[in-house]
Amino acid sequence: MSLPHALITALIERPCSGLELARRFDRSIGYFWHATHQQIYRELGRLEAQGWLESLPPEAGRGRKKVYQALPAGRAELQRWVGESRDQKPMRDELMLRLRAEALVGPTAIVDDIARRLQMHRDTLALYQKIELRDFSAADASREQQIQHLILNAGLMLETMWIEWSEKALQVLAAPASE
Amino acid sequence: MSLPHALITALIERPCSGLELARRFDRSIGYFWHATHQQIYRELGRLEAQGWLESLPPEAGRGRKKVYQALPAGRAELQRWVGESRDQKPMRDELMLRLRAEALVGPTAIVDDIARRLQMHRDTLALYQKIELRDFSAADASREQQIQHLILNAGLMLETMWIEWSEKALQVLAAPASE
DNA sequence: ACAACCATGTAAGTAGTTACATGATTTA
DNA sequence: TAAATCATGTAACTACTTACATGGTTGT
Repeated sequence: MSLPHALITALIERPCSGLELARRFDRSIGYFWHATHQQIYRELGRLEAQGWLESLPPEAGRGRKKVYQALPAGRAELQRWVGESRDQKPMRDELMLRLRAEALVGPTAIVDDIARRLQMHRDTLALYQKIELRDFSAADASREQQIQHLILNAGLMLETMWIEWSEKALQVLAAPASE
Repeated sequence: MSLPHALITALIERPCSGLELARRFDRSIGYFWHATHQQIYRELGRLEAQGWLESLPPEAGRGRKKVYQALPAGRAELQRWVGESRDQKPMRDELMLRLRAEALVGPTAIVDDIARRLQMHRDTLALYQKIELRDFSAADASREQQIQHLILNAGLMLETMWIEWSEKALQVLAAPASE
């Protein structure tokens, strides 16, 4: 149950509407927890019903912008949740599955996918580096900033790792089979 | 829809029963695609109904071991699936969410979780290194082996990266706040 | 008044999780 | 013969995805 808490976090950082949240999830928060607008709207409804959020304005139906903000109860719940320790969910990477299958029934055009993925990782890395330069150049950072920098660093390191791996993979798959 | 294809792959590599599959998913394949025995049994039923697998033996009910093997149709479907290119699913990492929340409502005992996670990554890395030494020492590897080595390498690099990150995170979180 | 876009939602389906039930085989 | 373990499954639930529907606002 991470999405509700991701939403409360986002709304404490800055109150906004569902669609704006969806957009913010395509950036910062979404780099580590993706969500679609359908999920977000549904969850916002639940969270409001539970008394963890409130929607400020015009009380109207469809098509009317509703800005949400976190309530003290939501903040308390977030605090409880952060303190709780949980095992990490096992990762799932479809490309690795496909590679393993390719080893059996290949060769196929999977190199193209890896090349495409390499390009995506390069783009993402460039984006993260831009963000780092923009937001985390100051030497005297607050605890909050240091933690956010840490999160960005995980992203930087992950992308770098995948770039390195993809380049290696392309080498191996391009080489003539020695068998 | 990755689980069915992960199962077909595993059964081409070596026919076996549902429970054995569940155990194999705690090792090799499971490192990149986790599945519980409930999921596996359900999926095996579907795949058999579809004509992609067959169960060999004793036609009996509950409690009787059923060994599955892939049929040509299953192999063909796997080939089709491997050739299909798909975007990768966005990643989800709860710890990063919790960190971001911690920056707002903390400090909490999240360092303990990171320390625990660091230990797990170290253990996993050690395991992967053992596997590499055992299975991939030979210089003259077949294409299949090279690809499997590539997959293991992703695991090795990933664990190394997370160890490095966790160590850095512990430093940052242990340091006195400068704000 | 109509197109484009902003914004909120519904519905149906798939995948994954958690808890429990039941039969068969081994072994103390 | 009772306990432990191997093995297959059911049921209920939660989370996520995909496709579509509807209302509101702004610009031409």
